Amino acid sequence: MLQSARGGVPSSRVTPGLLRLPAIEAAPLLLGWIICRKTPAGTLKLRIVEVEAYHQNDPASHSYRGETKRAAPMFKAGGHIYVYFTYGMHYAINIVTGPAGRGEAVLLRAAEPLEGIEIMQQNRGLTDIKKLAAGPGRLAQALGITDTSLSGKILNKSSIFLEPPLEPVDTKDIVASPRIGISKNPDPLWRFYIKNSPYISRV
DNA sequence: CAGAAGATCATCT
DNA sequence: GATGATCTTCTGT
Repeated sequence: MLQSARGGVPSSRVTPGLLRLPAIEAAPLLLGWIICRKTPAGTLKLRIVEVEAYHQNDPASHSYRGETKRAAPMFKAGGHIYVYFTYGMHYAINIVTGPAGRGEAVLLRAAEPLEGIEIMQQNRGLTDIKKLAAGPGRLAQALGITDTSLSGKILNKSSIFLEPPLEPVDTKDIVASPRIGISKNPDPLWRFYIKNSPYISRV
């Protein structure tokens, strides 16, 4: 692809190599990375503090039943975005990982607001910074996601993209916990979060 | 085409 | 801890 089609930004600069890994491996590595979005009102940035890895081998995953219309973006190559709408009112943002066809993605569950906080407060209708993005639906709302038009798009500096951690996350501060599901699933879904982060909902 | 469930959240007791 | 909100997506008939 021509660089001009990406605003002069090489693909390697907008799609981190870790997104070629399976979701279970990419998920904990995404902690500390910064999710960024450019909006007409300004640029929004948040540090990822909680994620969940989805793959084809658990019935709770949208990719479990194959490539449906909604979940099709999950089967694209790592670095694509998967946005879905649920409960009649909430959006959630995923980063697709792995090679095309795997059906894996990492759900962004919570993040620490860093930049564009006033805009996020307006998007959320509240001021408490700890609650701006403490949950998948809240994070999407803070970022101004009001539809699924980003679903299937690739990470891009002009819309939504990732930046590397400002400082590395200490491995000892990462907690992993399996998602409750069908018993004896040898390959469950895993949630990863930064221990003691105040930007994670305790519910 | 009907029915059910949903990768959630705000609010109330 | 319990409940209502609100509507898309998928499944089975």
